[in-house]
Amino acid sequence: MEGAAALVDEIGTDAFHMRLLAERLNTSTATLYRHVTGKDELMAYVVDHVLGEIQPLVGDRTGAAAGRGWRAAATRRALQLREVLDKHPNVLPLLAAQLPIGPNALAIREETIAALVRHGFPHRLAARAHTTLAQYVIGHAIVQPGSPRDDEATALRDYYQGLDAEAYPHTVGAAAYLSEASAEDEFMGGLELILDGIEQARRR
Amino acid sequence: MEGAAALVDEIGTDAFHMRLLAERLNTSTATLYRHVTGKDELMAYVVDHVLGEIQPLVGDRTGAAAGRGWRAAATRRALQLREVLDKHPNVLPLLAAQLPIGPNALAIREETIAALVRHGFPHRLAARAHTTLAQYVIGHAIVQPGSPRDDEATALRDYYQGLDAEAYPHTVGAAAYLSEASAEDEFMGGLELILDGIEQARRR
DNA sequence: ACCTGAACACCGTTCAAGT
DNA sequence: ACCTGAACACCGTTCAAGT
Repeated sequence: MEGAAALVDEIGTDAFHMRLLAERLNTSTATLYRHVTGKDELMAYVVDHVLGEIQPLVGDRTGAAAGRGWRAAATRRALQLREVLDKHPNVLPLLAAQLPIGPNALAIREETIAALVRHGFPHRLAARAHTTLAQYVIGHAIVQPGSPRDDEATALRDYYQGLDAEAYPHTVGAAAYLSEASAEDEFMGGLELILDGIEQARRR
Repeated sequence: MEGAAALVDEIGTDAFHMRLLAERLNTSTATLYRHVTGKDELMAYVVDHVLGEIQPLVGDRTGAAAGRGWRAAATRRALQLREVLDKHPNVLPLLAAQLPIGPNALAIREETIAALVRHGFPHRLAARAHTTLAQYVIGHAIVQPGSPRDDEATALRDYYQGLDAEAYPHTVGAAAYLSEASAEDEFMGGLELILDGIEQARRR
């Protein structure tokens, strides 16, 4: 039932419940349980359904021979995931709670690792890089939720800046940069940071 | 109420409920609501209580002058957080769902940023490094849960290895290394990777 | 003032009864 | 075979009534 994904998008995981979904689909809760084993399975499906929006890396002709194209591929993957999370912020809690292992999640993982291996990565580093990048994007989405006009991000900054500057001088000092830098800059900066680390590991 | 933290440790966030806590404390649920506003506040307290176990970086005399001691301090912080999560695996879902902003979380953040600034980091990079490292440790704990003898980690590897090797050749191929490398090696490898990235950013 | 047993509202899941 | 209204079990929260 992809009606579940739409409902989660609309009202979030907390407000979501089976009666509401049944009502939305013009059926009863008991009928839902004939299609899925329970709410957990439904949420796992929602996660995988959202991940299914990520497009394959088909256009990846950015110099596999040059040995640096992996960076473009990894960046593309990270941006794709970020875009999906930005489009479906309400699935974030589901993604953070556990590792997605649905068919779409597996296909993405497989394709990303394959791309890195094609660029000369050993399997082990390729798998690690994929996991680390995914964790970064998800983690970043949690810390800096929503779009630039989102209230939560500014609320967090205000919270940090409202702290006692004597008790937390550096936290307050760093908070000023949170307002200065756009969320996009912050994200790309951290991403480059991780890619640099992968680059070094690859050379060994 | 730190009885809540003990109860979450024992039975996990899903099994935890107010009646159980009330029973444990030989009181009624209504009385609980005289001390906290609700379950959410209680869970936020549990998170901060657990973070309170992290020791200050007092022994950080690893060459602030050399300009490379930041790496030891950052590694220590990451290992401290990892140790706490390993000791309290049941609080993981709470930590992943939202950014902790309790007093202990703030104190740790402040101290870490301060240490990096002392080692020459600009505020902005110091804050970003702290956040990235914390995200990595939490993300890694979700992917590789529990201790080496934990069932979940091996179950995940078995799941990956049991996949159709033709449909997911690289995922299955990489899974073999999951069994080979200990969880500790995997963690340290990814951590070094991120620290290398921070190192490069610092030089600019 | 402080506490509590009992209730209220709600939600995941199941079942006896319909068609 | 497939569906459903109603119930069951449970949990967060509140309240009228005790002391």
